[in-house]
Amino acid sequence: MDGRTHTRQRNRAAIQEAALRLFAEQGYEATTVAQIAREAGVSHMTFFRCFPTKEDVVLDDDYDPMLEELVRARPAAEPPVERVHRATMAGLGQVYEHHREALLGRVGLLLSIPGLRARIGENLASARTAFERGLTPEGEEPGVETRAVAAACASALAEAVIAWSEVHERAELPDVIDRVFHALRGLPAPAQGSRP
Amino acid sequence: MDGRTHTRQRNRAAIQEAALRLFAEQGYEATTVAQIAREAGVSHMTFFRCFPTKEDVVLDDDYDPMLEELVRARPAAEPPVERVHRATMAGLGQVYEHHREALLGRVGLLLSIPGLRARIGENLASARTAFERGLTPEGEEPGVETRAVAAACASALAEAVIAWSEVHERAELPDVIDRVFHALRGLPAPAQGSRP
DNA sequence: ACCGAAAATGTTAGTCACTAACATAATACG
DNA sequence: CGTATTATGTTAGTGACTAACATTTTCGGT
Repeated sequence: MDGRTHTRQRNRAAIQEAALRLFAEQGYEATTVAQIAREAGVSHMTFFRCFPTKEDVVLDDDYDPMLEELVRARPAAEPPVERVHRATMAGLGQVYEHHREALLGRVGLLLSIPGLRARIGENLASARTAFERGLTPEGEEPGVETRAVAAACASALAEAVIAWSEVHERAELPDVIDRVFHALRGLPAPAQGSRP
Repeated sequence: MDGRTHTRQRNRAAIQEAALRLFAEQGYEATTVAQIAREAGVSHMTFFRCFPTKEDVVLDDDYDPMLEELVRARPAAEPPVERVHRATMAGLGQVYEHHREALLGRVGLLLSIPGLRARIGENLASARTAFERGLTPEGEEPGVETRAVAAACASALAEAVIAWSEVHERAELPDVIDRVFHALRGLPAPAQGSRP
């Protein structure tokens, strides 16, 4: 293991931990980068070397690499939105049970900060890219249609997550996502809780 | 006519004109808000009272109010994506001939500025809202499905506009939009130049 | 046409995210 | 163990954006 990148990872983690704690304690706007850096025991320059902007401390996840493969695994004969729909449902089952609370917390923080709320779509740019690559045969460039479908599905997914976070006591995320994709595809809504 | 709001409109226009000219001359980052305000003959405070952020000088259009009505005019029995698709095609025909060059210039500026490129989706938040309202029966609140479809269509539309701006010598925007929406709906691609 | 009220604009001074330049400390590698 | 490399700190700056208050402009009523 490289000692340099190791220390860098430690700094990253320390900064993110301090930042999220301070955001929770006193709010996002009221927390300055300098304060985060001080709490994390680094200078504010190190902060910016780890996170290009203050917002990026929150916008940071990556379940995404998996999505690309799941989309690609669907038969190419399916309509693209259906491929993304089924791939998303499949991938979600694998992580939802274990990460439900963490996901809820992160989304809640995002929604509570106007400046970040606007960037949720951008956050899903990674999902967008995953969909795009999964829909594109290997070795080819994605066409306009593929890019548009990927972007549209990522937006729809983001909307589903937002909606779920607002009603997470009455609905489960997989159900919401299922309903959203059904609507996108012009299909009737599925029965509630009809998933296995 | 109210003289106060009238002057305000004049300021807005003067600021936007000066800003776009300076951006074209010396680039976006190299142009300061103070400079724009000076050129427009106002103080920088007036700038911020007209445009909440520097980016909003560029992110500002408003063909959008029309879209809502066009969507609402489509029969509610149609699948929502189709309603948005046909409404967009109808609305575009009304303005594309006259505003083609202006649109191209604006989009080109957006794409040339990384900070703005990330906010294109957000710019289409206005289109999103228009779609959402048009899809929602009057007096009701939009459901998750409606919000997601509206967001997805706005993203797809943005992607179409971006793609068109990159190949505007070989393709017309209405054709690109048509292809994108066909792909979203899982339909085969329409014939090129098949519109009237 | 004039006057007080209300709203828009200007002035000033400040905060804070973010960057560039250079100094210094930590680490790898011969 | 010494030297090149890389991470980190320090300092000083820019520029977007805001708050508080002074000033001018515009409006409705007389």
